[in-house]
Formats: sequence, structure tokens, C-alpha cells
Amino acid sequence: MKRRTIKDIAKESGFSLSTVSLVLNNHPRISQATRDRVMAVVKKYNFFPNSAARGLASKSSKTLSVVVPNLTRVFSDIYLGELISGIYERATSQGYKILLDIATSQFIKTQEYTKLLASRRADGMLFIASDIHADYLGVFEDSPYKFLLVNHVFPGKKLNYVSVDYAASARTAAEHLLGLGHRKIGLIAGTNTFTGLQFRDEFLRTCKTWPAGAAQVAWVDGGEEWSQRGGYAAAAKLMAQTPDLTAIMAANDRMAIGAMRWLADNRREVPEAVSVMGVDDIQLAAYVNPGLSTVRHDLYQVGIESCNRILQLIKGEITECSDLLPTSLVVRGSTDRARGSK
Amino acid sequence: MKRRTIKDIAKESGFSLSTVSLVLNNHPRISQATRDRVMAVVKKYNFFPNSAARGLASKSSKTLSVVVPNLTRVFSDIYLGELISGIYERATSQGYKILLDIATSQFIKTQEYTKLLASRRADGMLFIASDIHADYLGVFEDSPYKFLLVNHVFPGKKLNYVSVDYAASARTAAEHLLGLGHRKIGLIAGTNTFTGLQFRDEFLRTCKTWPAGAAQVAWVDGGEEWSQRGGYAAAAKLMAQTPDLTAIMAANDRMAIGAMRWLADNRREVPEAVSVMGVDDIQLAAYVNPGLSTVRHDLYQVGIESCNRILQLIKGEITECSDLLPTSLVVRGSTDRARGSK
DNA sequence: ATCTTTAGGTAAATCGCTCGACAAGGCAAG
DNA sequence: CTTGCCTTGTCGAGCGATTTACCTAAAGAT
Repeated sequence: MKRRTIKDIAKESGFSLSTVSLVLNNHPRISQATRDRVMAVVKKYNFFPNSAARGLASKSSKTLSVVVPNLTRVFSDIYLGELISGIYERATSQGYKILLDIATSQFIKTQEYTKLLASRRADGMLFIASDIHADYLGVFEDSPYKFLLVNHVFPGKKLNYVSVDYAASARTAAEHLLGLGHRKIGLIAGTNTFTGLQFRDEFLRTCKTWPAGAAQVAWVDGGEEWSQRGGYAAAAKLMAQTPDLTAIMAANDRMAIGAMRWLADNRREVPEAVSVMGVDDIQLAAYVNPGLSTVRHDLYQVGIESCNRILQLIKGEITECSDLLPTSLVVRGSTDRARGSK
Repeated sequence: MKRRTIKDIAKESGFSLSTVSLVLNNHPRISQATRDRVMAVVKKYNFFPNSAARGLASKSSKTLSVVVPNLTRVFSDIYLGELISGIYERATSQGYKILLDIATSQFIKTQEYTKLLASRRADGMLFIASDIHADYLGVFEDSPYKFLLVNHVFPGKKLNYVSVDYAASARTAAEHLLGLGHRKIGLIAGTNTFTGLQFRDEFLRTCKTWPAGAAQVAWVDGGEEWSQRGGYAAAAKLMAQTPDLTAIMAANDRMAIGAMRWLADNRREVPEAVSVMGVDDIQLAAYVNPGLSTVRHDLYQVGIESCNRILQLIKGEITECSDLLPTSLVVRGSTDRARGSK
């Protein structure tokens, strides 16, 4: 089976090279009759135009680079699944393919992130792997490359982003707990990302300035991985140093569930003794017992929107982007009025 | 910042186009001195050769297509994470990039799987998403396209594959339980993949022909998703229809953990009342209480090996491939001698 | 001193497609 | 019967690399 080219199709169909090309690109220039005759031949040979040639001539690869974090178990993170599904769905619908990369140290060191765009292997890059040490991303400030941080922000650097509004999220969570009368709260924070820091700071601020009376917040770091295990350990630490707190807020659901586990293992009733609240609204949040109150982050939507934006950047429809998507409160059984509050 | 080409590098360095190209490709033809002078210019401009042009001229995209299952929560599956990490690591080390695709109905319907290879967008395809209905994969029999099933097999079709040896796995598991004296066993099977069927059949066969006395096996389907929830429901069903079984074997760890959960919820001690065994050895298997006995499947290794093989197929070093990788028994606390057996 | 090698470079023909400029034919209007 | 405009198709100049011969000068062989 010989490899066909557009030339063969032209010859066989009796039209010119250009005509075939125009047909293949759905150019309105071509009449339906011609289109049909050409397509018949295309179908007959099951022909697909060579994408390298196409890319070379058109100066576009129709490819998006997606960079995910270098966590060994990265794909076990529901977080990524939602995000990538959203990106994939939108990219595909626009005829774009996805080039997957993992932000390994190798990837960073060889500046693969630049290379991908400089070599035009990808038209744009969606970066899901940022943390507070990702200074190398500075190359994308004011660069001609199309770059977007997904569900991350980088204060101090002029980088495009689409993210959930972590500060708003913190406010929502804090207000929920404060409204329930909690005045001694433990916070399990994630401090290795800027969004994590934003969340922590806004949570603290909201508690400190609550009109009905400021709340004391003791916070600990839940660990780099924001994992259930980290949450478990963090809860232990919090309860040891502040035994009388009435609520634990965790920066994500996994840590919250870890905390609930510790409380269960140590005979503290949730929510009677301690209320627990998370962030994200992962599937599991609804299944634990009691159900976890949380702030819903629609990561699928973030994926969709991120992809929309990077495509607009590529097309030149916009030149920068800093979207913050809304979040919403989800109340389940794990939070209730603080004990001792009326 | 104008876009440079190899021509600019040639001009600036004083060498010919061809020389620059040879340098960029590490061709031994070029002397170190020349190489250095050219590379200096390349570095200076931070030049990276246009990959479309490269692909067009060299007839190779240096890209691998990886197709993953269309499960909404696909990425939450640890299974995939291991596999993809292995593939990524090997592909990257060989200079290949990964194009990610999800086997949506759209993907199947538009024959995207053919298109990717026909358009030379990818040099080969690693398919992780096969099930017993994937007849369309027939196009890859005797085709010039480089195609490989990852951790799947397709009896009846001449397709390349690299998979864990599910039959061996079944034997290992069965022998472990039989050796512990179990003679009434419940099997939670996965029946929507051929490997799942192989596992089931070999498990049943081994139990039936055990020299020290055949065991009775009642089996149920654990559901399309091989999920914890499916395992939970399956355990309930098994225990209802065969209350006196002494062991439950699940075709993967997640279902096994679901089964353990049901047993715990219904006051059946593991392993005293019922032994439970899984397959895969996911991280969680070591954390549940008691630890889950299982058959270890090294999916990371499957990823590595799959990638090795597809690259060999692409290079023409081999023309077909049907590798079965070994598995190993991991005994933890969830299995013990059958009650009533000495 | 002449003839081979060999090492190091280069010219030029592709690779397969896109797209702006141009052409031909048909038809309405002047 | 021109002229001008529309519609539909074609020409051909790139796009930016790779790669195969071929070339030249210097080193080795005799």
C-alpha cells in the first residue's frame, strides 16, 4: 500500500493540486459538485493529508502542549483528570491535538517548555504544574509564545492564567464556619503553590475581620502533596497544639478526609465535636460519612475555559488573560454549629 | 523577535545549510570545531529547528500516540498513571513526544485512530483502551501502521501487544488460596476485557483441577468499571448466594477493597471469616486494614516495555510482538487458612 | 613524486501541502 | 458588442528542514 499524496488525489479526480487542497480545507471557493468528486477519491483511497507538510505550509501545528505536575502518582489525582478531560474535549472540538508532558526535572532543565513552542511543535502551552518555585516560567512574560497557567497563578509575573478564585473560595469557607459560630478553627493549608497561599491568607484575613467577632485560627502545613495522609498528620498536629478547636478547615478535600479519618480514629465525633470542611468537592466527598462540606471547584470547567482562552490567544483574539472562575458552597454533614454556640 | 531558520544560522556561522543541519542532528561527519562554532550561534539565538519541516523531510514525526480509555474519571485510575509514566519516561529518553487521546465514541467514529497514523502525525500508536467490543481495531491487522495494545490482548486478531500475564496471575492467586485450604471461593470478575476473561477462566480452571481437591467457585461480574463500588455490590451478591464461602478473589485490588468494605460493614472478619485477595498491588493495598494480599502487576514496567516495543516496531527491528510480563504473589494480612481447614 | 584514501563540507533535489495572485467563462448592464 | 463583475478553478512560489551525491584538500602509500 503506497503512500498517497494530495497529488495522487488531484490526478485521479482530474482537478488541480490547489483544488484538492481547498476541498480538504473546506474552502467556500469550491463548488459542491467539485467537492463531491474530490471527496469521493479521498474516501476511496482513505487519504489523509500529511500533517507535517500541512504544518509547514500553514505555520500551525494544531497542537496544544499540556504540562502536568511531576508527581509520581500524578494520574491518580482526580484533580488532573477533570482538568485534562475539559481541555481535551474543547481542544478536540476545535481540531487541536494534545501533546502531553510531565514537568520532570529533566523537562525543566532542558527547557523543553521553550523548545516545544520555539520548534512550533505546539501552538500554545497549558501549564498545570506551577508551584512557587517555578521561576523559569519568567521566559513567558512578554514572549511571543502562547502560554497559560491552568488553575495556578503567579503573582509578580505577567503570565496568563485561568483559575478558580481561591481567595473567594477561602472567604466562602470561612464565612460558612464563622456563621456556624466557630471561633477556634484549625486550618490545614497547602503552601507550595501561590493559590494555596492565597487561600490561606484570605481565610485568615476573613476570620480576623469577622464582624460578629474574630476567630482564632491555628494553621499548619498539610504537606507538598495535599494528600489524605498529609491531612491525617496535620489534624493530629492541630489537635495536639490546640485541643479546644471546634472546626478544621483543609485546603482540599483529600486532606479534609484525612483529617476526618484522624478524628474518627481518635474518637472525636464529626461534626458534634469538630466540624470539618474541605475544598474541591471531589467525588469521594459525598461518600464519606458524614458527607464532607466543601467549596466546589469545577475543574472540568477550568479545563474547558483554559482551552478556550489559549485558543483565543493563539488566534490573536485576545492578548492576555487572567480569569478567575467562581466557586460555590456545598454543605453536607461534616459541618454544624460550634459546640457551645447557641 | 523574528523567527529564525536554519538558514539564518548558516549565514551567521558562515557554514552551509547542510552543515548546520548535520550539526543539529549530531552527524559524525562534522568536526568538533565546526560543531562548536555552529552551536554557538544556535545557542545565541536560542534556535530550535522547525519540527514540521523536519518531519516533512525526514518522514518521521518522532511522536507516539497514546490512547486511553473513555472513562470519565479515567485519570483517577492509578492503573493508567503507572502505565503512562512508564511510557512517557521511555519515549522521552528516545526523543519521542506523546500525543494523548481519549477513546471517546467520537474518536472511534471518526476513525481518528487511523487518521493519526495515516496523516503521519504519529509514528506509532499505543492503545490502552481495548475491550471485547473493539472490533474496529481489525484495521491494524497486517497494516503498515505501527500499533500495539498495552496491557490488553485481542484473541482472534493479529495485533501486537505487551501485557501482564493474566492467566499466570490467575494461577498464582488460585494456588495461593487453594494452598491455604480454601474450597469454597467467590470470584469477582471483570468480563468486559479479554484479559479479564482470561483471568476468570484460568482461575476457574485452576480451582477445578487442583490436585489436592477441586474447589467450588461462584463468580459474579464486578461491573464495567472494576471499581470499589462494584466490588462492594459484588461481595454482597456473592455472600447472599453462597453464604458459606471462605474466600473472595477479586480481579483487581479496587474491587477487592470494595469487597473488604462490605465484609467490614457486615461484621465478617477478614481474614478469619473470609479471606480476600486482589490483583495489581496498588498503593492502597498496603494501607487498608488488614493489608490486602494480591498479585503484583508492575504496570510501570508494562509501560516501559510497551514503549520499547513500539519503538522497535517503528524502527523495523521487529515486525510483531506478543509479550507477556510476569507477575508475583504478595501476601499480606487479608488471606489466611480457610476456617475449618487444619 | 604520483596515486589513493579519507575526512570534512556543500549544492541541490526533495518532502507534501497552503495560499495569494491570476485566469477563464458566464452573464447583466451599458 | 463591449465592459465589468462574479464565480470557480489553477499556477506556482514558498514553508524549513533532510539527505544523497559530489567535491576538495590533506594525509598515507608506494
